Amino acid sequence: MRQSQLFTKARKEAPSDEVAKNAQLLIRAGFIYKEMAGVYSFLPLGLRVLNKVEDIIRREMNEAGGIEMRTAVLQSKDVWEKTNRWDDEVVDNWFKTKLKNGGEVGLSFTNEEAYSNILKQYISSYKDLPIYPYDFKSIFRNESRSKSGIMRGREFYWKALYSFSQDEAEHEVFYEKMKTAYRNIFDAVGIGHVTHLTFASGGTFSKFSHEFQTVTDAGEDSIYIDEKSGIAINKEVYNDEVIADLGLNKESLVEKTAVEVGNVFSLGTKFSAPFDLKYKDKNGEEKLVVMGSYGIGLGRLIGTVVEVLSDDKGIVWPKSIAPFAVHLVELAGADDADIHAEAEKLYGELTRKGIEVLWDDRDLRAGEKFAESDLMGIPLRAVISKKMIEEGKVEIKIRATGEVRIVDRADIPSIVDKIN
RNA sequence: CGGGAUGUGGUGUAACGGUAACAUACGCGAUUCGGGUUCGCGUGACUCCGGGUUCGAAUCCCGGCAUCCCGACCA
Repeated sequence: MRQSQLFTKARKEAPSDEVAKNAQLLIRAGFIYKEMAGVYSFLPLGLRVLNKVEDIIRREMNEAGGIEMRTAVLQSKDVWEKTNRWDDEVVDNWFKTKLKNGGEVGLSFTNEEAYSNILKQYISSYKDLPIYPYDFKSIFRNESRSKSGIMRGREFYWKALYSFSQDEAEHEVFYEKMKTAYRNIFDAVGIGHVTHLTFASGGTFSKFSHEFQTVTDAGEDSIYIDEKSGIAINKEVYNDEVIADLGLNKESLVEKTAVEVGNVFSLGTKFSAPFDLKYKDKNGEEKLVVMGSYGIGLGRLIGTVVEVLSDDKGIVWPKSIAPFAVHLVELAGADDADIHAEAEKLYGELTRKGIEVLWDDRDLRAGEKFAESDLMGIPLRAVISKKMIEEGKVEIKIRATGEVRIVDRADIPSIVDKIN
């Protein structure tokens, strides 16, 4: 894409109402736009990142047996009354509104009810199980206080998968599979090294749930990390008994601030019971379906990547979720037609090889272009200038390391391949 | 939901109760051209909204709204 067509522009200064680093950088670089507290629109650059994160998650969900669908945002009152979660006394973060005919609807703040209600129509036999439907969806929560930029919003986009299994044993197998899938996802988006499998409170049906907690000051949770194994315990369940249970040593646990980027949760029959979600087993006996839930907030995940990987010059994207792989910067004045032509040629070559290139074809000074490029965080910068044309070379710079090299243009694709 | 702070051009800031200023961005011209050049000219703000005090309010008072921070809450 030509940068001259991109309507967003980098800003030197962040809006005064943003304190969180993730929001400051993402707004300055033109990835997101703040609509109101806790609500952000995704601009062209931001959407490209969001789509890539979505693709990574989708790949892992499908690999684990997930099947994608999409539940409705508008939810009717009766469905939620079955689990007693319609009443504002019980759930206070609903966004609710009325239909013309007077009926009440709510904007979904989670998906357990929707899935249980739908699946009741389709599950009747043990032969129908297990199934693992999931969706990507905008979720609405009327938080009394949103904070930390895009880390905790009132409207956010998430992936939620629900597992429907015959029994605990079958559930366990998938639960473990999801942990692996989550591990893969966080590795893929570049925060695996600071993301810890964390034991957290499990609710009614299991002793623990598992969270994936990424260490960053921008987080709101406290966790105790066992540095040897990388396993952590959420402060909410941290006590001597739990430590012993998990075979950990109190002395080797370190307290850190972290953000929950994903969780896996055993629900047991908490939702299948109120919906009477049952199946007939081989003996013709009716049994309640055993459920689990598995969520990842994509905006929070992106914000976390920014918090963890950015430096004093701006964002540093891992290639897997960068809006573009290459930032092609031409240093040409208005009358340097040859430089522009040379850049266009390289743009074509790379694009034809399937490499995503943002081509800065604007007539600006070098310093400004470089500063904006650093701020945007595209993994590889390639510079075409008079000097480079004379040498028949291209200068490249790796955003993450700052490494600069002069290379042959033909070498660029293989260099792009090797970047993380 | 409790507590605190703050609302001024698109953005970031200034202005004792007395003509709303500067930077940046934007437009035009010149200059410059590998790390946010330099200079000139210009456009752009009923100072969040509504009341009040005052000869006079961006400034003081009251109410509302919004934003941020701390706490509570957080399938």
